[in-house]
Amino acid sequence: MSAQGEHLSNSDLAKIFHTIADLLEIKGENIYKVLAYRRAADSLANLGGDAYEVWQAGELNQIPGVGKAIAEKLDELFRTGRLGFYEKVKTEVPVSLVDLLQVPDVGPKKAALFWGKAGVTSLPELEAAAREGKLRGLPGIGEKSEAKILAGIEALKRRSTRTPLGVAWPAAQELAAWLRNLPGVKAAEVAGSLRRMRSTVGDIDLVAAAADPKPVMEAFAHHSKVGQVLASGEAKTSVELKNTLRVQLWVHPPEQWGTVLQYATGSKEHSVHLRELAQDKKLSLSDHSIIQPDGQEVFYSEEAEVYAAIGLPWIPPEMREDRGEIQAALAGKLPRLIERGDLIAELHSHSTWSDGHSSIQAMAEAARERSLKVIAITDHSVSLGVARGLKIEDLQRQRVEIDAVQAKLGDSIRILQGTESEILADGSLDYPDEILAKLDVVIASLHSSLRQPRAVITERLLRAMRNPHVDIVGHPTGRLLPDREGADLDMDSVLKAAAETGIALEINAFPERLDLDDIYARRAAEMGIPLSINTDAHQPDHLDLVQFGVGVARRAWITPDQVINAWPTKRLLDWLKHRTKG
DNA sequence: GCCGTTTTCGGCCCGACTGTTTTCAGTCG
Repeated sequence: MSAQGEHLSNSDLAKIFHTIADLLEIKGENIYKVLAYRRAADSLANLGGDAYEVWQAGELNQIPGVGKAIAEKLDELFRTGRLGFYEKVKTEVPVSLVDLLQVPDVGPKKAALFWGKAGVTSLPELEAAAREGKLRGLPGIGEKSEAKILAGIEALKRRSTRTPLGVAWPAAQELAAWLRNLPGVKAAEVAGSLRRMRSTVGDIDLVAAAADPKPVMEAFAHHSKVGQVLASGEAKTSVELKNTLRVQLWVHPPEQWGTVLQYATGSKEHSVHLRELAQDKKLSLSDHSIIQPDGQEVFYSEEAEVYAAIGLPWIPPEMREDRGEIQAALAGKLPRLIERGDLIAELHSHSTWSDGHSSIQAMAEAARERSLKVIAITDHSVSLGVARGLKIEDLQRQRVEIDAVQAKLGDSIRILQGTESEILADGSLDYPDEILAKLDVVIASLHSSLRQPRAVITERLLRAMRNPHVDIVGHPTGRLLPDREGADLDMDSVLKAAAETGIALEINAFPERLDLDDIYARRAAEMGIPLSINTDAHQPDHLDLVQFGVGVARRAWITPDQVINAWPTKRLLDWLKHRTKG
């Protein structure tokens, strides 16, 4: 495949089918038809390979949730770039109505109501109608609903995007720790998409176990960080923090811990699938129990017991996306996912030689404290002026310092000299080959001109990958969460090149990056491409960010053998040496 | 619209919470 293909991407297609689903739902179409479009959209978004190639191979019906009708629509999209059905639906329901669904407590029924009875076709029109008091009086809408909608629109404006994992994680852990200290609380955990380690989250989900839930939820509602309480019932409290993050807390008695933790962890798709399986066994699974065929209600204090009751082994949270994990569990083929403790090396770190904040010795000691056996200092190369990239003579002086620190620290940790070399505009690297050959680790990264056209930037990266001295491609797409998309790379070509050259692709653990993402990482691993989980640390405590990279890898079903930093030291060093020689 | 070691037609998860209601619809996860 060439890099020129300007065809529709998986995410373009997913957006189209998601919009179709929303429009049909507002229109009042059969809910299962709506769900079918939504399932197909999710399936396309989660596809590791390019749907375009699946189409070319005539295998669209292999994609889960794609049957005859949706396959025909994909065919039309790929052939003509348009979809008649989509255009027809848009003439029936204004596409701007879809924005209304983002407002909390506004779903398809209310969107249809506001459209039909108040002439609202967009979010600004909804806001105007609410301000003018035109919504109250509509069937089922009173003053409270109207005020809630206005507040919801305001909240949307304040919070334009999803919250990055790196922001939500510490906030959630702090709240969980606070809950654990409340009287009567036996356990408290972070659940939801955070526990599944999604790279961005919409809200924070917390679960607590207490014999008497009420005082726990009372206390939580009055936590100093809570801005307003959105809902509070017997089992669940939902709040918005002063910083606009939304938090939901479930509190159940300890004997129900297993079911509630499972339920609150999701994903919704995973839970739906699980309940279908339960139903096959005439079991009814809810957030607090399983009702047996004879009507008896059984509680489960451990998550593993819930899965066992449905005939499954416990499934790691990061896998719970209904991407085949339930089938794998049924077949007894769940992978042994990588864990932080498997990693023996950090292969991407910076020191004060470029834009890091700590000395080489401090970084090496920090790595040693975290039980690592190897750390590579990979400071920036000369062209990245803003990061004080190293000139060739700097590299030679840096080698002297590394040797000195190595002598001081002895065998306790191995310090490698590397570089994070710029990939220049023409795809060449920043140092001549004879210099690269002397370095222990060469990471090639894109930092500049990320907005080049697809064909140009893809070829630029491919050229760098063909340099035999390159060991690892750093943060391959260059995305920055939550808002800056990565380069418009033809990832199929990139993955194929990696498979051919044997180069490793990085899973950059820095929370703003998490790049490769879980979808591409899984695809890469399936293609036999070696992966490398690195923190890109600029100071010692950044080494702990590795947990987020491990989270991505676990979401990608990755095992220790597929990650070069989890290999035994000798195997890793041999691999690096072999690559350097080309 | 999709899907099938009980099915190619008839299913397709379940309960909490809110606001508007006098028994329920809509939304959410």
